[in-house]
Amino acid sequence: MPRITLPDGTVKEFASPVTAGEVAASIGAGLAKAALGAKVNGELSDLARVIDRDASLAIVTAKAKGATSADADALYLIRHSCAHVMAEAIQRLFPGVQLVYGPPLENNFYYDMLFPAGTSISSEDFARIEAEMAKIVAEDRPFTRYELPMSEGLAKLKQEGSKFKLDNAERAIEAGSKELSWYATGAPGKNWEDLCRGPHVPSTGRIGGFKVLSLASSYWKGDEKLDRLTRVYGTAFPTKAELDAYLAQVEEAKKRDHRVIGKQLRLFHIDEMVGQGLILWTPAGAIIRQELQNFIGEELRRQGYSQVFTPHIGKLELYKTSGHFPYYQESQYPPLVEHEQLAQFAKEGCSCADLANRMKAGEIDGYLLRPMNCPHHIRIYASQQRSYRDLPIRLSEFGTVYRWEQSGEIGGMTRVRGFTQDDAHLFMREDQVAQELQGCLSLVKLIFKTLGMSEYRVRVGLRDPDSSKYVGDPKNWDKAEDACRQAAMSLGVPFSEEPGEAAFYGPKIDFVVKDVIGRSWQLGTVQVDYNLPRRFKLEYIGSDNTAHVPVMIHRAPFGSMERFIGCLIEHFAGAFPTWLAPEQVRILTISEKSEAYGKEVLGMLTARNVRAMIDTDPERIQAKIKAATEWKIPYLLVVGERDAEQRVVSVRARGHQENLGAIPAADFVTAVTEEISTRGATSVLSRFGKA
RNA sequence: GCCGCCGUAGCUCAACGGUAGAGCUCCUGAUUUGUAAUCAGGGGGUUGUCGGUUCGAAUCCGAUCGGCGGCUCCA
Repeated sequence: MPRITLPDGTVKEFASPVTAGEVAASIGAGLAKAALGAKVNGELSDLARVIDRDASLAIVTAKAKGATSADADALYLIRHSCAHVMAEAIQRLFPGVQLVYGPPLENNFYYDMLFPAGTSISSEDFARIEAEMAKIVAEDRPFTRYELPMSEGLAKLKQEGSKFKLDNAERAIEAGSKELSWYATGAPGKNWEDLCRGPHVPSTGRIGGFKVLSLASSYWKGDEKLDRLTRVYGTAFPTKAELDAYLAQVEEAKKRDHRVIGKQLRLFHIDEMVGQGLILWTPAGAIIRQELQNFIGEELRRQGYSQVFTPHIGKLELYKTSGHFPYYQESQYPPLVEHEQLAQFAKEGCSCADLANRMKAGEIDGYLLRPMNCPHHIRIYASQQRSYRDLPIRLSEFGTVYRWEQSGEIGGMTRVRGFTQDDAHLFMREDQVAQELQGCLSLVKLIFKTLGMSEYRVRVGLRDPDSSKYVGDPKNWDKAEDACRQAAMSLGVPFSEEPGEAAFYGPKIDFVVKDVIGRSWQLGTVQVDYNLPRRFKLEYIGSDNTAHVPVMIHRAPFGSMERFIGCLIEHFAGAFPTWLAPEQVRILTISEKSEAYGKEVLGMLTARNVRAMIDTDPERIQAKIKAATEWKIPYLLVVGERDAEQRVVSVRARGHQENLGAIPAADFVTAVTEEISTRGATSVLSRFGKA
């Protein structure tokens, strides 16, 4: 006789097996009505699930008691169910469509399907699909689960002839299932049904708000040699109001997109004529980048780094030694072949195919656009004899690298073909690794803290033992991986270990943030490397007067300036803190009569290196404020005759509807200069009691 | 690289087989103004590019370049 333990600890005893729904009803009619599913012993399941032995049970409702946002389990059930409804609607409208796979995701769901040859779907069909879905929801048909033994189930699928569903079933068998389950939207045999593990909401009517969002393509099992599928995305919520709120939030997020803001604020430009994925830093964006570089540069000097400059290309031989050329050729621009050798090849009657093969095999004398900076820094290390007393040696450079990213992947500033890493390579004794790792992590933490970016996660990239794309001795890999694991743990932030995510020369600690449309981007990275020093035969003379191989750390706390600033634009929605803002202060004159005074104030600001401009257009002050607001300038100083007489400025701070009032011009200059030099630790606003 | 969608003035968009248009920006003039758009006038486009269909193409078709969303990839 099942004893059911509820989340609050109370225990209910039943005389015979009960469904989760019946338990809900025994607690209260309201709960039974609100119930969407259940968690039985922590496992999400249907309300109709029969519980025949002692279990813990939690009823899933749209919103947990006291919660402000929809319950994650409820959203899962609703979206999974809505995927079925959408699939049924599409199959009604497009006969012959085969279903493949339709899972719920964090914010939405999709269904992969195969459209019969000659038919296709476009976003213009969404309204029709939604109308059909609305009918199904209005019918409020129950989701009815039924199960078949394995052999019977497989026979049914074979007879129906869907190789995709058959494959899903076979994978379920591999995963240990003993039976196959279907969910009919209504009565089995009469209504639409789908092979599905479940669980689902009790009936279609429980899907409150839904929308078909977009189309994409995918491949079966992600393999482009297999069937090309159409992926239809949608989303669903317990209520229409929540759906609308979500859609509004998505619209808001789109306005923060760095590609949109980058254009509005003229932060960067990508030019067709220059090339895909090649960023042109326009003056405003260049200021932000330079300020960030200055910021990290100051910290590097404090931490004992030495700055170097190295060229963007190097001999092919260099990259053969490092392993970049053989291991990551696909991601590089092809080598630059020397003039004389090209002429010689031509003389020999070398065909284009021959040339391509020789380039691929590296049988040429030429140069490579560098995919990474480390080989250059390594050669600086190797340029003189090193003593254990010199170590660690920390060589830093804002080094620009070039990678042949696939054309379909390039976009905005976050995925580009040429980018500048805030790179450094640390050469050290093995006993110094842990401490140097800490130093690197503290840099990353400082950056995130200064910029107020708290939403990041840490990923420890380990090697995939089955892959051949790594260089070096497994023992060294073990040591390096352990050092990374220890360092990541000491951060006190949740982190994940991810096999197969290592660089080809060593494991790494990555810092990952999300962009406005929810995509994850790796920013800062710290990588331990026992391999490249061996490949380059690096050494230092130890206290025992014999040669030893140093250990290297590669690290780039921003990752790349391009990607970091792309994410930063979205983080601030273009409203940069004063120290980063391209234009920090704008002076707005009321009329020509206050122009001379305005220019005097401008002089005071520029004398202190504040990036200030003056707007002397013969416009109304309202118009000047409007214009300046659109540029997201931190401070606007309105100066009229009254201000000139009293030598004050009327301050308007970004984000404050009301003007803050007047303060002596000299005081403003002092306050803003301090705000800038402390990178926001102090603020002009405090002068007005607003901070 | 693959699939789908999309390229109209500097920007945001309209026109969807029949003379390319609006707002903002920009330029000129008037206005001298106190906290989110003063008024008037003007300039600006071989509709990404190349080819095709048509009496006629921004509009239909093909190719190409570029953008977007996915897939795959990501040292």
